[in-house]
Amino acid sequence: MIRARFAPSPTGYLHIGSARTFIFNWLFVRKHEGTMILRIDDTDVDRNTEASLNSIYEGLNWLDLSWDEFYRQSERLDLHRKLAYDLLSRGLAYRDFTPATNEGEDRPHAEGPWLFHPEMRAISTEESDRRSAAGEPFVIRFKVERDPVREVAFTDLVYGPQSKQTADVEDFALLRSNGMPTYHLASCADDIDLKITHVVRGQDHLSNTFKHILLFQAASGLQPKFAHLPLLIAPDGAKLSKRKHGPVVSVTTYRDNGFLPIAYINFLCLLGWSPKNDREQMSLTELTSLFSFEGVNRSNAVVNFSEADPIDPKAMWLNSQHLRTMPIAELAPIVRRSLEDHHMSVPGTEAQFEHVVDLIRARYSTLLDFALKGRAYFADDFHTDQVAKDKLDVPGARELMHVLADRMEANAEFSEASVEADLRKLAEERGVKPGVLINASRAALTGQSVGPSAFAIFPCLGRERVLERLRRV
RNA sequence: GGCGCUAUCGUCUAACGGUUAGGACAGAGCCCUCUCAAGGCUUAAAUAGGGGUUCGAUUCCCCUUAGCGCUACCA
Repeated sequence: MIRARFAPSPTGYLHIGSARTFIFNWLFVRKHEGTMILRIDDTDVDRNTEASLNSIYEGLNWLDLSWDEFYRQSERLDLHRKLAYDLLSRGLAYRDFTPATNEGEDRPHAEGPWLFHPEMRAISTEESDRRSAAGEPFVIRFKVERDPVREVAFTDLVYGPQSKQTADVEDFALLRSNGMPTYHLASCADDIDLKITHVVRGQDHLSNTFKHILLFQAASGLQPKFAHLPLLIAPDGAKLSKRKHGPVVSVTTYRDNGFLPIAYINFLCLLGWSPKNDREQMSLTELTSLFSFEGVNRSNAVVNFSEADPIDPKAMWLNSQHLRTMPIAELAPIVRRSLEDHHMSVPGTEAQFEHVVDLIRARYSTLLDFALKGRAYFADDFHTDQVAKDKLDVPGARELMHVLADRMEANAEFSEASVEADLRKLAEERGVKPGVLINASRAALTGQSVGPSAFAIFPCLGRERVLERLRRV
């Protein structure tokens, strides 16, 4: 039984890279009918914020992917501490009484890596206990095997065989002097306790994995499988940060720009993963069945945004693809909600609404377009743009609109075909090109010079609105 | 500095060691057409550099270069 977890730490908004990590975990778990666990890694009390936690929920809720179990590390501190002290008593860890360095900046790297404080590693158990009892602050470090050194190895599901000498691993901290576990300790202790079978996370943890394996081996002898994901980076090659790259790195930016969750998920999946059959647009079901770690790439992927356009063009394309192909019954409620967010109520029956959405969706690329570009289809107070005005300013056009209104009033069928027949007949009678009437009526009905087939707009809006709009020009 | 990872069109990517190096987005052009989209067609665009191994390297190995990650009592 597969058990995987997504373990964000609430120190910022939900990052686009974190979202992808969550999605890959989710796809893997759902494909194998395993258990998806959401675990909040909140052991860094100084940096955790409630706002950040809310932002994570906000993003995950929008994605609309479920999880089966939920934990917060801050509620499991005893478990973490127990492991640290267990290792201490077994001689696999030791107290380090070296005072914390202020900023951590000034460590000289020129002479090679820092591995441990030799004098601290050498302290006897008795002295260690005595100084601890005397109230001297300390950090508990893992005692990495040094004599002899050995090779730590594992096979990553994405990156393949990995190995490192213990001589290159520093004595990492387990428990801070304030009694809080470090990430490494809390993460491994919980992975063991929660019986995690697969750790799927960002590649920035690839080299940390050796430490974790050391911990797993010391603590339980059991260890999960690992799958590391390539990182998402900015066009300038730097890692995505809010400070440097702005709101594009936040999941909610896409939501607020009118993205469909499935389109965003689809886009993220294509960053660093490929089904290898040229498929691009996929439903959640397809993504789930197609997903595998073999398809995951090993190099970092660039999210292609610019200052002028914060949205990756591929994401935009995917969004418009999903918009125009997803079942209309599925899309309609989403559009309705979006319109309501813009304070527009939708009159008419559900069937009429779906009809309108279906007519215009093919030329829209985001949900926002329905409320903005599509306003005339849902409200009577719409703006008429200049090019549309020009179409109505064609000599005779306005008067023809009034005549057309009379014809429409008499058109019993009021279907796309009958409207077209009437309109072409009128054009012929008056000796004008049909285009004049077509363009003018689109302008009158929607305030825009561009849009769907003019004939289709008539039945879509309904006779009442059509007559009113034709007559008021 | 040490350790680790990575390197195909502008971007995302495909290619049992044998292909005219494929697809998609974005770009250019054409067709379709009542407009705008969509759709169809065409076009431009890549194997970081150098050595090996091999009859034959995008693919395997080494070096260089570049980028990224870790090197915190952050995660």
